[in-house]
Amino acid sequence: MNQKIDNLAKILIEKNIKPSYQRIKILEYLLNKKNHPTVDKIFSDLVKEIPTLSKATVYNTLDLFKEANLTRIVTIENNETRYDAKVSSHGHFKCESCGSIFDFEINIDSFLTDSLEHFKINGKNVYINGICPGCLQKD
Amino acid sequence: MNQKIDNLAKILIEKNIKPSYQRIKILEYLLNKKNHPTVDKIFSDLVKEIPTLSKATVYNTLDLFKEANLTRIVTIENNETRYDAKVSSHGHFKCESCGSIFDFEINIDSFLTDSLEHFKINGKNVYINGICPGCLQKD
DNA sequence: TTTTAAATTTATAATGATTATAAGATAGTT
DNA sequence: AACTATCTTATAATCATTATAAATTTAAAA
Ligand SMILES: [Mn+2]
Ligand SMILES: [Mn+2]
Ligand SMILES: [Zn+2]
Ligand SMILES: [Zn+2]
Repeated sequence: MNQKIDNLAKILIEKNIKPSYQRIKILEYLLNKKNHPTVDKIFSDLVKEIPTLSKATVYNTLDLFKEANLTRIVTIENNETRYDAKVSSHGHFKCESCGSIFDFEINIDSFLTDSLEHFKINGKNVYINGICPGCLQKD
Repeated sequence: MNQKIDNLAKILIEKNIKPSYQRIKILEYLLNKKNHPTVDKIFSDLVKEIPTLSKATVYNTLDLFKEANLTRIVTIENNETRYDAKVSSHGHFKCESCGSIFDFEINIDSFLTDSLEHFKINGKNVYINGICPGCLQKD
């Protein structure tokens, strides 16, 4: 398990981020739970383990991770910023009933039309809302 | 031009929304300017014409329009909520340099994979960021 | 090991967008 | 005109995020 922490530390060091205890814990959290947590969720979960944790540290750390491309922001609803340690290209589905967010694979280049041929594309976001299979059955 | 106002009023009446002066002006604004304005932009532009206008009215009206499917929210960055009177399915491109938002057409079903076959889909959002042709030339 | 400096974390205050609430204005009805 | 419901406005409350400065930790220097 120290091995695990060493691996997380390595990931940070490779990105020129000093592997502090808080940063390692936040990265571990994002990589383990693959929910797409808000800052509040991360904080309230981790503060149980790290009683001195400050919400500012969570904000600072996530910002650092974002700059290093270790995490990306999932733009779903424009009031709750969510974070995702899976930075490879994929889409998100949010269930309107239970609030869960699902990843789904997508050939993200296939839908690009000619209309964008003169644009330089840096990032792509696909977000779909609806009802998930579990909630559909409950009706 | 009273004809124009009558047309806007009709649109609202069809959706069971009473066509008040403020509502007509906000709808007119959204339909004419096809920018994807924030509440603040709508308010600061319209208050020149309607000095008594309140920002709360803009919020209330946009909420009403959204429920009636007259407008939709464009989720681009999760700090600025933008509104769009074009409710048909299309994607958005935001230029990181000049901030402009471009519409682009997209066959939004073409990229849906099997992984979502058991999900009920209610809405789709595609958002791309990068540099627009105009800003590319300035380099 | 002590001293020093830099980096990180924390607590707290400030900001800004959105929502909530209640009072005032408007339009339609008896 | 008086009444009623609806809409608009002004204002306060809330909540996420950002900013600031003090406290703590870490690493390097002496
Ligand atoms: Mn994801
Ligand atoms: Mn649009
Ligand atoms: Zn669900
Ligand atoms: Zn541009």
